[in-house]
Amino acid sequence: MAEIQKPRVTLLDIAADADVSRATVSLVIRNVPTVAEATRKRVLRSIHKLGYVYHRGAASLRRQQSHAVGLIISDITNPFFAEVLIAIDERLAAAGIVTLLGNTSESRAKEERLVRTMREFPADGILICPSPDGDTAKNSGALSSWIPTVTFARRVPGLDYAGVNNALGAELAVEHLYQIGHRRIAFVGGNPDTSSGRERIEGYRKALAALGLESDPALVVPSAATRRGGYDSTHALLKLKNPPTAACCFNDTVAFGAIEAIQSLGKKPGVDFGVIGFNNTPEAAQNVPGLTTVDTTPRQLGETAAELLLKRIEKPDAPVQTVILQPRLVIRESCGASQSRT
Amino acid sequence: MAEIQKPRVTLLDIAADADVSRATVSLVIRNVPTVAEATRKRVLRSIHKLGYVYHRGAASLRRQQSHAVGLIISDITNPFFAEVLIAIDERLAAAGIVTLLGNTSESRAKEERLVRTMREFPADGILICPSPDGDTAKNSGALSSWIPTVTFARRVPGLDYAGVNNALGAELAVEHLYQIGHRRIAFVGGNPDTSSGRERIEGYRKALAALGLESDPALVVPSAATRRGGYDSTHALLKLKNPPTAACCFNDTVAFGAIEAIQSLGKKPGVDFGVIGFNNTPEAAQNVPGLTTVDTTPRQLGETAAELLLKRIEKPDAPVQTVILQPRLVIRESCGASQSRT
DNA sequence: GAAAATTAGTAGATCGATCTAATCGTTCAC
DNA sequence: GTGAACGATTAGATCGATCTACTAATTTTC
Repeated sequence: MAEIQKPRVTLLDIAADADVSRATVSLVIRNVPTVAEATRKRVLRSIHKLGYVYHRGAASLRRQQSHAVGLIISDITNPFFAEVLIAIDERLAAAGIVTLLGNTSESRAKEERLVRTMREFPADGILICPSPDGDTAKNSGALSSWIPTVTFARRVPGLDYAGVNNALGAELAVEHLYQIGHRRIAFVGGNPDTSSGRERIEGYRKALAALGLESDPALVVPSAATRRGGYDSTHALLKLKNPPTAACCFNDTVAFGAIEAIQSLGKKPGVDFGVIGFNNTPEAAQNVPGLTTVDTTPRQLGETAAELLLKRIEKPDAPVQTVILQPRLVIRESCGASQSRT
Repeated sequence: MAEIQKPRVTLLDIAADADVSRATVSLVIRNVPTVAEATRKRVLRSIHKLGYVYHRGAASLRRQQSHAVGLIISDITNPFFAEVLIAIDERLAAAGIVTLLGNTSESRAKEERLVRTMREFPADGILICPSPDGDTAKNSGALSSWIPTVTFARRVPGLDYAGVNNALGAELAVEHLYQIGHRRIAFVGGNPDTSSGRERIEGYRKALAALGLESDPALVVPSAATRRGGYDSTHALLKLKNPPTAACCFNDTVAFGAIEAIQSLGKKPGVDFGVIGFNNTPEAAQNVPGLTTVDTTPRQLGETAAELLLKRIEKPDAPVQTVILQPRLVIRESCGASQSRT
């Protein structure tokens, strides 16, 4: 029984069955209106009868587009990116486009391999959250060999970009902590080799300056954007001679790590120490205590990125486009707003 | 800058530049060893010089395989599936295969659309975590129209399957709770319309029976596999006249919801109420208190599923294959093991 | 009623790589 | 010295859908 191959049903088979030409069948499939109603019905009947399955690959070769785009994400296990991914996928699917997924785990080598694979496919375009710059020249080099490309969440000069006003987000967080009484505020986590890390730290510093607070370098502790990273950094901060009373965290995951660190020392987050996260992932609302965080609207970000790419594919030579979404602060319990308002 | 379109560099261009035929260039690209060393070098030089990019689409059409497989997941934001996805992606990438990702959000309609899209692509095979059965006939119908298919995490009769011994996992959890003193044990969360939900509840019941405990239907509370679901169900359980003292949860996410519910009532998880999760996602170890959970080895599951698919693609007519991984219990603080050992 | 316009359908080339079968020099065996 | 064997290369068909240019039949126009 190991021999009954399924020979694919092609337009030719349909054509033979319906007694028309390949071309006519193709017209029917693409809903071109010049086909007579009777013919159309006959062809549709044959298609159904023979169990025909459209072959995108063949069609892609002939038209010069695949209706597939590559989506390259630096860390899918990060709930923020998971949200972005869903939004992108939905928006593209609505445009009849298939998503080729790739996960780099923050590895430049994997990123390069993925970009190559997707160009080979060939994808009509690429959506990418670039790995940390390190060597920026190399980075843009790998990306720019031309195929429509949109970056999101992290920026690479010269490419379309969908992002969030990170500096403003950090400012909002710092200002809020100031308002509820904090004067020594730390910044925990994040990678200064990514634009998002740089921009958030910059916003943090700017806000401190605007409020007339001293900017103590010891209070800025970058780390991996993980729970572990947030935990370790916060532990270190709390052991300083002159420890901070609150922290802005690079993202929610780091903030959860910070909260654990606080709890592990027998202190209460929001009471003994204020914590603010970044992104407003679903866990932020569900956690106990609820996490005060900067909402960076991941769904909107994904949708925006997808739309930028569709535009770029349509007009490859349009000038570089950038969309910056405005974040807003979502106040819950972890910052201590309720306590300090007395 | 708005210069003319980039006409793709093809084998023909390389052939002309290196003064050989298309066929020879193809041989060089595929590393076929019959090409003379001098010729190979000349061709490689031209390839590099003209910036040639391999066109998988064209190659896929000629050979009859695309080196792409579809991966259909029911909920990417679930960290368990995120882990599985990464493992699958890595294993397939190692085999030179690209992953087409699809997310169904548990919707049967989306699932059907995705399966169709991937068959059209055409993908060489499909990896799928099927949406809840509801109408099983329809389900297998949509999937079986032939293309190599492997299911994982949830089972559909007649298809290859990579899964975990869910019943055993639940038994381990119940037995452990029994050993540390619990006698009224609940089961929280999970969808009885999925094989994983059914099997876990079945294991739970079996363990109760084996231990001579009464099986109270009021203590089995299915719910969405979300934090919210776990939270609500646990709240309801704790308000019973004769409440349970511990709960097996469908997965870690549900367990976190349960823990919140306990805390929100001023009780301490692991002290006043025992909680055990399922899957051992990274958060389980990082949470405070640490979550006791049944480790279902998501990475191994993904790897296994990928391997089953590779085998199935190689031998489409082989008998249906099933791999069941063995789970093990990871004891942390949330079940109260440390307290009760006195 | 003849020319022009419209409608319905088709033949054949084409997208870019791969595969089959063949060609042409050389070298080897006897 | 002749035929077989071998190594390197290639022409041409092919995968399945689409596009261009064309035909044939019918309808409209003056």
